Amino acid sequence: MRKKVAELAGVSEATVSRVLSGVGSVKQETAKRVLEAAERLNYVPSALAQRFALRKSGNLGVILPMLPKVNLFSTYYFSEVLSGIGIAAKRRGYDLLLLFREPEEPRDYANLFRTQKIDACILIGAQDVPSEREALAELKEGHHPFCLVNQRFGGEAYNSVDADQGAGLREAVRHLLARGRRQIGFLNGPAVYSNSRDRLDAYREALAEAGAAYEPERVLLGNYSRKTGYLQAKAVADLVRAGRLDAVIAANDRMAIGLLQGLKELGIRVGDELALIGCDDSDVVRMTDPPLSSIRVPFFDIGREAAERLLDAVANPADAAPFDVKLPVELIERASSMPDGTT
Amino acid sequence: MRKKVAELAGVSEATVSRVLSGVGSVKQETAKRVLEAAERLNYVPSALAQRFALRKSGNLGVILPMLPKVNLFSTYYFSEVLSGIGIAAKRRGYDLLLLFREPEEPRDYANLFRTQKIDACILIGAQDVPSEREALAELKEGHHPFCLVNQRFGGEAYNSVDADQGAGLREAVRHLLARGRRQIGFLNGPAVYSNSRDRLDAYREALAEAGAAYEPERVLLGNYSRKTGYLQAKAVADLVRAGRLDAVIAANDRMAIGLLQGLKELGIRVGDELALIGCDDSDVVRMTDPPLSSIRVPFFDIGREAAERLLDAVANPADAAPFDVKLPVELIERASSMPDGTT
DNA sequence: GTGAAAGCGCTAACAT
DNA sequence: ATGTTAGCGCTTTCAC
Repeated sequence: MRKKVAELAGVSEATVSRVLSGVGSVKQETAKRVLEAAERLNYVPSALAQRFALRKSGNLGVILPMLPKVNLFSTYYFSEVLSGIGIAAKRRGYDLLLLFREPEEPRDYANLFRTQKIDACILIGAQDVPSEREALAELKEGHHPFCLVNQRFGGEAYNSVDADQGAGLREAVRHLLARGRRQIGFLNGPAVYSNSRDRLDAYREALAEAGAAYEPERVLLGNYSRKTGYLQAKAVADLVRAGRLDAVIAANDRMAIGLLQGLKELGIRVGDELALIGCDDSDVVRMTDPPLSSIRVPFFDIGREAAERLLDAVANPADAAPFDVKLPVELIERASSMPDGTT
Repeated sequence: MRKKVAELAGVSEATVSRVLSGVGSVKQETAKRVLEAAERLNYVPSALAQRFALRKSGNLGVILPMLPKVNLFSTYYFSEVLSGIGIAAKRRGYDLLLLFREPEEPRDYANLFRTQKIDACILIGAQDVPSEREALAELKEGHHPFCLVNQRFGGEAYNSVDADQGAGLREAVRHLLARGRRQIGFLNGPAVYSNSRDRLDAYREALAEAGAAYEPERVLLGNYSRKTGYLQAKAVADLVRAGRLDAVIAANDRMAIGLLQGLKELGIRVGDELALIGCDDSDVVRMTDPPLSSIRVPFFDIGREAAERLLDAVANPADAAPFDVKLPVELIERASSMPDGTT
């Protein structure tokens, strides 16, 4: 095929290669002939062969847990991050290889590099557990470029792009205080996610800063699912009725919505008796009643930033310093946290 | 690397290859030595080189429109279908190559095969427009295996996996009639999606079958976005107040939710004055007030089925008959369509 | 059952 | 500026 193009254009195969890959110098006129010949024979070079010859897969891997039953992600989170990564990868000529990891599957990330399936990878939904730490350490040791999204590992300087969850939580607390709330609770997620820990720390700091009381009983625990939010409604309602709680910040929107539904059934008026704020500002918060205040996280940008930085590092390993980006978040105020909050 | 494994095992490179790829016959004992050697040297074959030699990319392409601003998909739809495809591909040893198509980008699907980036592909969100038809015709002509998801093209026997939207709509109409509703409207999406046309046909059939009146003014049009549902609230409210409408079926949940919000603002009590049913049964329908009745579509299964059938066809081109699968849907009844519907 | 060698379709020196 | 040639790391005949 390529040979026929070369013949038709009256040049060698090497020249065909040069023209089509834009590497090396060729006379304008020769290039034109080659292009025409390729056009006529409907020829395009095999990316597979190119990549093999170059010893680069041309793929950016995205590793993420199999979705069914994974509560950490709203589908919103997932779609946004992935789109951001997709855009950035595309602009840089990389293809996106999607790698689902099933729950019991070993985290053999380094193998993806050894088999040359990917040139770099982004990890979504990594957890701070020993097997994950080992897998990441192996990547690091093998000098395989990777980047974490929305997760970091204490003590390890891994590339990561995250939202500034702490700042968001502090802002939420300040907002509630400004609105006259004094007894602010926090519904958090599991500590295997660094976000959970960051938010808890910020929650305590913000309370301390304002001279407000920190009370352990006001910190509730869920697993980021709607259901666990729903299940905490009873405890929250009791505290509210006892006059010991007038606001709750939930660590994600799903739990906030579950809590909202549970409270509604228990007759607690959210937005009035109790102010409620979620995190993520996913697409569902506009659909609840009352609309849910939430901390907007730029998921699309997080994905884009992670891919851009990572691929830049791959393109230019020389001046590739490790990065640890925190993108700003923004509190979006809606009726669920306003004193005049109504339907 | 491979050479060192061969040396260590005391065999030729060809034998190493045979052992690791499981092709050809090797003595048990030899195989064991090779495996140990590979293990010791931490060697795994390059998938890139293998695929190059085999002239197969090992990738299943998934083509989908860039998400931002695409209303057709809820993120729910997207995540579910993709997960289903991912599971099936993985089981068959294929990797998933995600290919975002930007709005103005030419639909040059065939090139993905020519460049050997993919061995087969699944198209999500295809539209019935000329450029799409051309691109698909080119795939067909080149004998490139592909499968459509949730879309079909009249007159073309392309592989496709879809939900039985017509059956779902008929069931919804019957449900409403059984609940005493007599004046049923339909909020549809654009006709470039075959689903829209299928549903409209089924809507008319079901009405005719029941001897109920079909009135054009009761068919409203949106673009599958929440916003267009919201914008139709005024027209719907007017019809309801005029006693000319007591139920609406929306072609997806997003529009249903927009409509629900709009109606609420206009003081129409959904579930009572007006019964409302959406389509997709996405994760948000449990979060609205009242909860939204919806037609459940097995998106995960659709993705899985598409990938399985397609990859089976690739594995066995001999007996690969074109397929056109319709998966059953199920009406999930909630308060928005029940006579006693309340919060 | 195993080894030797050709070839997959490119890229990249090196030579001219 | 262009042609020649040697790989890239596998698979796969074809001998033995």
